[in-house]
Amino acid sequence: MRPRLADVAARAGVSIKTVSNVINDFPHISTQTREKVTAAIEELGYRPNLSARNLAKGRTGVIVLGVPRLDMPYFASLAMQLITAAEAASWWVQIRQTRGERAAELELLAETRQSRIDGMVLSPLRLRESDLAERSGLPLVMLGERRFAAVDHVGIDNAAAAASAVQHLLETGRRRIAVVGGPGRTDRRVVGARATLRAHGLDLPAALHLPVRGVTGRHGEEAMKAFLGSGHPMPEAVFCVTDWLAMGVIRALRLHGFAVPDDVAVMGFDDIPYDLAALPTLSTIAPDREEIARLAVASLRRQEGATAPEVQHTVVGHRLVPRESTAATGPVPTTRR
Amino acid sequence: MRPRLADVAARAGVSIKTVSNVINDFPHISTQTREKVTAAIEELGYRPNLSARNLAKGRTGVIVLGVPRLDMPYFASLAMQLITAAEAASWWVQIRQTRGERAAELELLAETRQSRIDGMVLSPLRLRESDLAERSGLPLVMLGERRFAAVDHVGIDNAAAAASAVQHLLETGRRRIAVVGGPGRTDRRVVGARATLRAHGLDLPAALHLPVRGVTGRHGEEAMKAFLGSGHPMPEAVFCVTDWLAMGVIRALRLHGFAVPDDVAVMGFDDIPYDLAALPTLSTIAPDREEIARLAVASLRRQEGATAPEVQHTVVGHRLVPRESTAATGPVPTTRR
DNA sequence: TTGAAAGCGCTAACAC
DNA sequence: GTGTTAGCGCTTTCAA
Repeated sequence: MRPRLADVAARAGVSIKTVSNVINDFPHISTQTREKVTAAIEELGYRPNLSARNLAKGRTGVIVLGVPRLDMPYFASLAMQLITAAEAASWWVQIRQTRGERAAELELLAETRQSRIDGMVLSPLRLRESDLAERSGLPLVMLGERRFAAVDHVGIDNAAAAASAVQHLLETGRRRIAVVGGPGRTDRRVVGARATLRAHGLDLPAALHLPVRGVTGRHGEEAMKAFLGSGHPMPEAVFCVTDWLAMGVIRALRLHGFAVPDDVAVMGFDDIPYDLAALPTLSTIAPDREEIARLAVASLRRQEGATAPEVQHTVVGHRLVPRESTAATGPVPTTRR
Repeated sequence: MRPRLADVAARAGVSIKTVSNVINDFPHISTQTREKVTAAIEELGYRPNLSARNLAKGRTGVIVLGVPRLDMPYFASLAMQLITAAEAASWWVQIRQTRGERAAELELLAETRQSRIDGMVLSPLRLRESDLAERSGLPLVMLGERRFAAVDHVGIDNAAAAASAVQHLLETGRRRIAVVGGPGRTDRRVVGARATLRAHGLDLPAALHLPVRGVTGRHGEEAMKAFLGSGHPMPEAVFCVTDWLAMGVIRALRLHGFAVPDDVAVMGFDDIPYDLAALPTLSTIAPDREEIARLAVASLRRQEGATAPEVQHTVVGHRLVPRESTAATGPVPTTRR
């Protein structure tokens, strides 16, 4: 059978409590005892039983990660990073999908009350500040674009990231720039884009702001199709608030005979792996997901400890990744017909 | 505090054991008592404490799902389905990534010995039959293309699915068909494709079998590029053993001036959400992932109960999903230049 | 600084 | 059919 605390204690010639003290890094243990104990642990290959520990401590050992969809590679890789970060805190991660639906997000928030979990990391799309009344004292941290006054938050500076995306488009020679995104979780990105245009003496006319009701390829394609049918003069570049949107936008553009990036440059946001298999490969913004995951777990631990923890909003880094879709002169050939 | 078993028992006026019996669906309980108990459970909102239960039962309450990469939407949605299916058996799913590396897969197999988990669902790419010596008696079920004699397996009939894909290409008028995939996990798909060609009096000449060392867009693009540089006469269609490969193949084709599907039809395998944002949208094979997940969990439960469970290999269904990339006459326009 | 012992909430013999 | 009770392996007062 697996060795237990008692086995380690016997081997080290100390009491159970002493072993427990060593394992939990309690102060006031003589270096000598500590060494004896760690040696015994090593020799026996002892690993604590999490069920027993959690039972004794009154925690469940599980945190929930709520994301819109796991089959969006952005959230998938975020999930993996979170699983890794949570492991260090002896937490299993239960992944839940909200499909971006408000009802599902509220439901998760409500589950906060039944004490079946130790904490929650939530990436909401439709939650409002007032919904947080639903919340209990359970450790909670939000990801994503929206910040809530009363809840910890970890995320990139979306406005700044969008700004650098638009900046990149400007630097590659585009002036007339359309934005696909918002309203919704993508607001900050639209705001950042608009601000940058304005800072350069440009504008985001209503005709060039293409709102979407979702962030998938279909939504991007429909938005761009609607624009193309509107008869407005073409933009030289399109900034999309997600890569998936951008794929749909490119599809619509090409179906209407426009070359990307030669006729229209397209910029995405998220850095998903398929960007590299697309034609053209997609220029994008890459958030530092590992850091986001690390800090989210850190937030939960902090809240777990304190009774009335201070609310913290943390900003993590991002990177601009220029690829073919915004190249100054596109390598994309005509299709032979 | 959360109600405990004892609270329910008191409320129902019975003993703890009786409540436990009801909860665990033991036989021989009078309908009357059962009703009293369920009522009490309802009123108190009782939910069993999993840590306590697992501790008492000697299980950990956790199973591992090992997949190559979670940011491949195929595995992401499989993971979600598995999480749902596992929940019904009171299991948390710990997702682990192997990146398709043999070392990582062996490591997971080895973890089977430390009894930190109750079971494992593994989707291996590089494991060999002989590696299974590493395995302990822990419940284990394999997914994916490869079947192992001594281990439960759940999956679609890859050869048959590949056959129907090739059949579809033949029915849409293509005769000269290339196959991108193998060696490796994709072998069965190549086998199925080859068999179907042969059944139609056709052949898969060596020049038209493009092997790959991975299943990503990059691999597909490189394989197709190499072919295009070889000077061999062009195929009328390409069957790729994954959608991601297909995206890369399409990229290479178009970079060389070929139109899809008008010059060359392309067929994928997996049914990932990005297929719909691609241009052209990708025809593919959609495995029944929900069924795969359900049966994988069922297999673990079966093994958990029995001492020497019979090995079961189970086949689940798949669907052919024809889209633009194999349309008889493609709707893809030329790019305006 | 270390030890003894009482739970944490549930399951499973074993008796009734 | 139903009740009693001894653990499951760990944490944590409270003494020593």
